[in-house]
Amino acid sequence: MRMDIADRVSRQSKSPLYEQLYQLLRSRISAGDLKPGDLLPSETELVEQYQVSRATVRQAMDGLVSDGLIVRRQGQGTFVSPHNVDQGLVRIVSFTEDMQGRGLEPSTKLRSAELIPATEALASFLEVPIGEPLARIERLRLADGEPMSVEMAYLVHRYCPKVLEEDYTSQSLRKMLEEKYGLRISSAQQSIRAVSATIELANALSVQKSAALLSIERISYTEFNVPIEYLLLYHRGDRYRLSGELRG
Amino acid sequence: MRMDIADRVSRQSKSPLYEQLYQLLRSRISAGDLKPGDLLPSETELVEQYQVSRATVRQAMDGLVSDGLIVRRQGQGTFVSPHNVDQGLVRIVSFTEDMQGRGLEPSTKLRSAELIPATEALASFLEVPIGEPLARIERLRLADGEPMSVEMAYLVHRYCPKVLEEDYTSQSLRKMLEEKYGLRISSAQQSIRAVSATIELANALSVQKSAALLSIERISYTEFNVPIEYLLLYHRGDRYRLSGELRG
DNA sequence: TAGTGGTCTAGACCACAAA
DNA sequence: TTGTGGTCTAGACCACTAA
Repeated sequence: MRMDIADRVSRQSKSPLYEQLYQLLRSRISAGDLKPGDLLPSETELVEQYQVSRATVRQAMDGLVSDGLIVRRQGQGTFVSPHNVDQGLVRIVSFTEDMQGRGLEPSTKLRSAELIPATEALASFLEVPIGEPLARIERLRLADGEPMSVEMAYLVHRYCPKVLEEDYTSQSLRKMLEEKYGLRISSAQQSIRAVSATIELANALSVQKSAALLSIERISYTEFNVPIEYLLLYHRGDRYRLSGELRG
Repeated sequence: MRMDIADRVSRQSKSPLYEQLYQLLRSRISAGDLKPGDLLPSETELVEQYQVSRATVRQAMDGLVSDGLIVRRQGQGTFVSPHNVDQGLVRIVSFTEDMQGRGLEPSTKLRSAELIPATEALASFLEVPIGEPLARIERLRLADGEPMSVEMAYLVHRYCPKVLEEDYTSQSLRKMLEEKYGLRISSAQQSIRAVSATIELANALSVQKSAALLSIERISYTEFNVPIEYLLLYHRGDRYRLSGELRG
């Protein structure tokens, strides 16, 4: 599982030291090198190991704490969070990842993929002129063979000109954007609400008309805060739930 | 609106300087002294004004940033967020705070307050024996006079024996638990889904039967990880949305 | 160019938990 | 008592924005 993660930080890199250290520790946790409940090296040890100041170590760990991945205990040390933190409310999680975390087998059916001109609303979300060509990809997501969600993605076509020729059913859209076009999604703004299923959505999801759906609207941004995707998700209310931990 | 908020920090206080400064700035924002879009004093100015180091100022502001209350812009300054950014997905936010953040006027109607024995499910959530007496408080929450949410709180009665004699319409339940019983909620586990309104909920919320509602189930814990409250929230799908930022 | 936030350092002392 | 994280300081230099 461990990839080519160098176990050091570089002062020549364009990304800050604390960010490098954050990513490094994050990798060690997600790779299983550090397991839930494990004690992390102490701050002093990390200072020595990576040759950075304690403030930098703490800044890196702050990120992991706010991700819920680690907890600090004064006098004891810093530990990998004991429970598998459900991160759907804090991190961008792929459908595949999400379903696997729930112990379900994900699959995908393509419903449509086409080029459309940006409406006023879409243009405003994606910060492009009205009429700008957008790739619209609509997919049905299934879990254990049963419909779970309908997903509509709107991408700025100019940034990923051959996106409509790709295969969306077997590979992650996000991974494809990163590998083929160098578009890395680094943050997103989302809004969650409950809506009643339209007839079309009800049919697609195999539920009754007006069944309650959990609707998520999401705008994803690159590291330079350029919006590249507008996503509309409709999850079956009877099957899907979002969980997370709150701070006091 | 400004209460007795001293505009200074004290080194004698038991709470840390950054926490005092955080609360102080938070109050100035929620009191409307600092309005959405306003420029905050620069970090250097705050250093001079409160006689603390820049790191302490930044630590205080870090909290406000992660609350979504302020945004930093390099080269420009730090601004109060354009009030859109609710952060109900990461922090426990009171209904009052929540509505005020949306520019709505909150009010509350008590629907019932009674003592009931814990069912099996409730006992498991609250980690008490089946049959343990629980205080059940059901309230209707309104925004600008219009129904917004129905809230059912189940409290372990043993921890707060006179809770049913209190006034829940004008004061915060959380604040009351803290002040009268020393019960401070420090974390919570919540789960969000979409449901159809039952006839009773539809009547209470002035919506049609089967209207989509955003349902939140939440177990709140003290700093010692003792569950003290099980909360069931039903928000009107047409009026309520949860927003937040995700990391990539 | 002046002022802002972004990053980083090398200390210091404290509170807390475990041995 | 030792080692942990929690708080705080007084600097430094950089990157960015606007005038």
